Amino acid sequence: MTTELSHGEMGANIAASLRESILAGRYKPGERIKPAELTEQYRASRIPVRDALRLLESEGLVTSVANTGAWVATLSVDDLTELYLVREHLEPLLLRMNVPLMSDDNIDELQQLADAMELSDDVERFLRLDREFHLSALRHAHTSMLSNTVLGLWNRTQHYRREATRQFFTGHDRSVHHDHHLIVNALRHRDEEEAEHVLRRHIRRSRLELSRHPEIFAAT
Amino acid sequence: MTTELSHGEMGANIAASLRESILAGRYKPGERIKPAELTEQYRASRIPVRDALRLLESEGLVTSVANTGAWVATLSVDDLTELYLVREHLEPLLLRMNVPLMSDDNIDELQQLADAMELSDDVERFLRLDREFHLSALRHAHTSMLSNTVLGLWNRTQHYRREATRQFFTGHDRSVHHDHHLIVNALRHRDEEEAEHVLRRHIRRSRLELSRHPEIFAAT
DNA sequence: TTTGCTCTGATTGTATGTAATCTGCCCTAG
DNA sequence: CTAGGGCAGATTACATACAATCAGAGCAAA
Repeated sequence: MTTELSHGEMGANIAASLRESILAGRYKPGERIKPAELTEQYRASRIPVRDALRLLESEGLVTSVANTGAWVATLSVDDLTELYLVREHLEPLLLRMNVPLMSDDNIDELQQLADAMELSDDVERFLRLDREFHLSALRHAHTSMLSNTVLGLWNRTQHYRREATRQFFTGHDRSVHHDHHLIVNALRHRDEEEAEHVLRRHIRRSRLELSRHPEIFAAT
Repeated sequence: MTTELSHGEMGANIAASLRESILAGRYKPGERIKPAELTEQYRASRIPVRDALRLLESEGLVTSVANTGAWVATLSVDDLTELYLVREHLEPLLLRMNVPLMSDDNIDELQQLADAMELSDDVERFLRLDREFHLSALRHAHTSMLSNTVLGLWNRTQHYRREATRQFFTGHDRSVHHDHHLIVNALRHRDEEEAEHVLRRHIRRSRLELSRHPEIFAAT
């Protein structure tokens, strides 16, 4: 569905579309992005496409080299664990700030997401629910910069989370779901301390798990 | 001094120069940036200038509105305290990662910076030394993302740190220097825990101080 | 006097053309 | 057969031209 666009947001729209494609996995890390394809796909000139690529580059989703080209960004093991380390220190803080701002209905929705996740046996569905669970618990505080930073961390690590989920989905690790329910319970009791703590350990566990499994990067 | 530039870094160079001007205070928050001036100043066309502005926008130093113009970014009290809150959680972590990588010479240099800062009675000199002290304690770990994030936090808050220093420089608050020496001592003993903790409290005190003095924003 | 509209000048977004740079292949020398 | 240099093709950075949008001045009506 193409909506009417006003002058000046064509670059942003191309970026949004490309971002969505990258996050959905239709573009994979290391894959080359050809501006020519985008210009004809969006019926735009090279300049909005260029703007879009530079925007995504600033978000860390694209890497470009002068006079050479642009690729979907790749992460090394060290990069990935570094991003998780930052997440581990920022996201629990943001969650804490959200606790007093969430309604009971918001918490009910989180509960439903956690339940649905537990029953899900499809990787993509699990990923979507997991992302929705975490991000919707963070969007109530109007902290533009902290929120954007955390969102960026999620986006940059999205592909590797997908890969890890694919490889370990069969392993019946219940701790993830356990954490989610612990978080929901903490939210119900408005226990900021507990929510922050559980989320920090939750992310920390993911980080250690990832650093223990470098084979996730084999697909590169 | 103009060095020979290769094709493809003109935008980055304009951005670097503009960034330096903003950090030095030659551009003030809210001040309009006129692309026409930059094009003739750098003998470049509008496109590299545009690239530079978009790059600085992604760093949070510039705010631009479509079809309207670009200004040096301004921060509200809430924005500023939010940035300090993030700094408070990331910078001590980064410092900790640096501790085992610093040489005795590095620590000596920090000691000299702390001493010089204590004797300095000029605002600009103090600012330069303070920035140098903190950033040079962080540049040993090759953590591209975390380092860049922290550097960005310093840059975005630079002007308000200058303003706060101007207004409170006479107040003989020794705690800042005390913290710096505590940090140097912790580094000498390779006490990561202590270094991290002192820096966290150091930033936290600055944050609370700023939130208590909204008059810093009067000059806007 | 104040409020609202219109129009104009200025400024930016977009399109196209030109020049510089890089990658990969091919050829040659060892 | 291998390694190094150079050439060609492709791709991007930069310059210029044009179209769309916005802000403010000026005027008219209440």
